[in-house]
Amino acid sequence: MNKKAERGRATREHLLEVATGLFAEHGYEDTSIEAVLQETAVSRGALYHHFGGKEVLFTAVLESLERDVTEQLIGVVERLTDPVETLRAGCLAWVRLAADPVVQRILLIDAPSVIGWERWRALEEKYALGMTKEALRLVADAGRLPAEFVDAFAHMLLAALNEMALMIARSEDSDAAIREGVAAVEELLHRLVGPGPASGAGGR
Amino acid sequence: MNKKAERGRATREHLLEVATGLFAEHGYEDTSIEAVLQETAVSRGALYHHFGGKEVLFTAVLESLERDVTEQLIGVVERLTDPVETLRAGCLAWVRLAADPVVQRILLIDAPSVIGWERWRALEEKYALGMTKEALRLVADAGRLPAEFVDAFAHMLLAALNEMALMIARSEDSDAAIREGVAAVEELLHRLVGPGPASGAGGR
DNA sequence: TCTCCTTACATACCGACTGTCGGTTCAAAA
DNA sequence: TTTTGAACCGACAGTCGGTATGTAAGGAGA
Repeated sequence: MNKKAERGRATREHLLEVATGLFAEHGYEDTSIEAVLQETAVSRGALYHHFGGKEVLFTAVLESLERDVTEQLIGVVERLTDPVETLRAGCLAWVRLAADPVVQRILLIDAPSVIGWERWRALEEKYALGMTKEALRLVADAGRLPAEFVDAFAHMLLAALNEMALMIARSEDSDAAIREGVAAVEELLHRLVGPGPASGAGGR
Repeated sequence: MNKKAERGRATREHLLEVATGLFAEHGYEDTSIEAVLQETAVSRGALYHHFGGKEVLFTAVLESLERDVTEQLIGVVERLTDPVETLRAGCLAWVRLAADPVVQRILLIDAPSVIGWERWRALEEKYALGMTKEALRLVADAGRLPAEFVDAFAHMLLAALNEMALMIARSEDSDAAIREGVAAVEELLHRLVGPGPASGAGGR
């Protein structure tokens, strides 16, 4: 079982890749399985062999995206030690990653309505939301936030960041938008959890 | 032109009512025009006479919902004078209104993916987002927030409130969830724009 | 009152799409 | 060599959104 298994894996990944592109470009509703079949030159039977249906295919695309993004975020954050600085860096990195139209359309716009808000939330818990909670927990341990607010603040903060990413991506002058967006996020964080590392006045 | 016009208006409103219920219960995708026709006992031709198609019907439902909600919000806020207090009251009222599953599914979850984020944003600008901006503008005039952050903060704040509403509605113990949610929103506002009316220490 | 136009509604039908099902192929295990 | 089962194939059924064409009836003008 190697040649066949390998072939199967390749088909599966090819489907995922193409589907990601189509879902990102046209949205879930306006992307037909037919189009995926045509662009991949894979047969109907093959697709339904690997993925139980359109929604399952979308979910697979979604999870693969989440994994990619999380990997990159970990790379940004892993060497930082100060909780507030970690939070700041993570938030800014996330806003930049979420500016990608693929991430936006699939992960932020379509996902909640396609797989349902609850399942989307459960997925996010494993990725971006989970990281935000961890970061805020450390900030709370540092005395910057009462522990009972960690959960709710993580949700609200992440929602705010997602919204900023959508705003930035939609603006016409993207350079200015990024500058203003980053400034707004930094101001928000400053007001939420105070200035950066205890030492520097740094912040804004 | 009275009997006919009245009959048409009635058909239209009946369609809107039933469609609102079905969209809220099953979501846009899993609500078929067929089902709307069956439940209203209206003919295909009649529906397509009043609404250009499924998406147009959804948009009409959406706009009617937005108007309802905005009307209620105005009622809460109109007699208040202090900017921070107005913001606080408006935010809390919105969170409570947005706890309605109909509002959630149609307005918060499905709308962006069905009519597109841009158009959804433009609609919100006329309603909730517009009100938030106005409130924050006044807060800025009172010296609690630099004017350049009004726009971005309005977006982020509204997104955070929406998320809280979704969280609250999904929790099992809704009494506790509302208490915790409201507390979190109040803490958030306190950190964003400071304590309430200059006079009282009031706040939290 | 008769005619004509417009609005509201009715129905048959089309094309597109999703998902199913009975097959076939072929690498690898037995 | 035989058997097995994963990977794949493609015809088909059923549903759905949307259209085309037709009809009934209220109201305006002669």
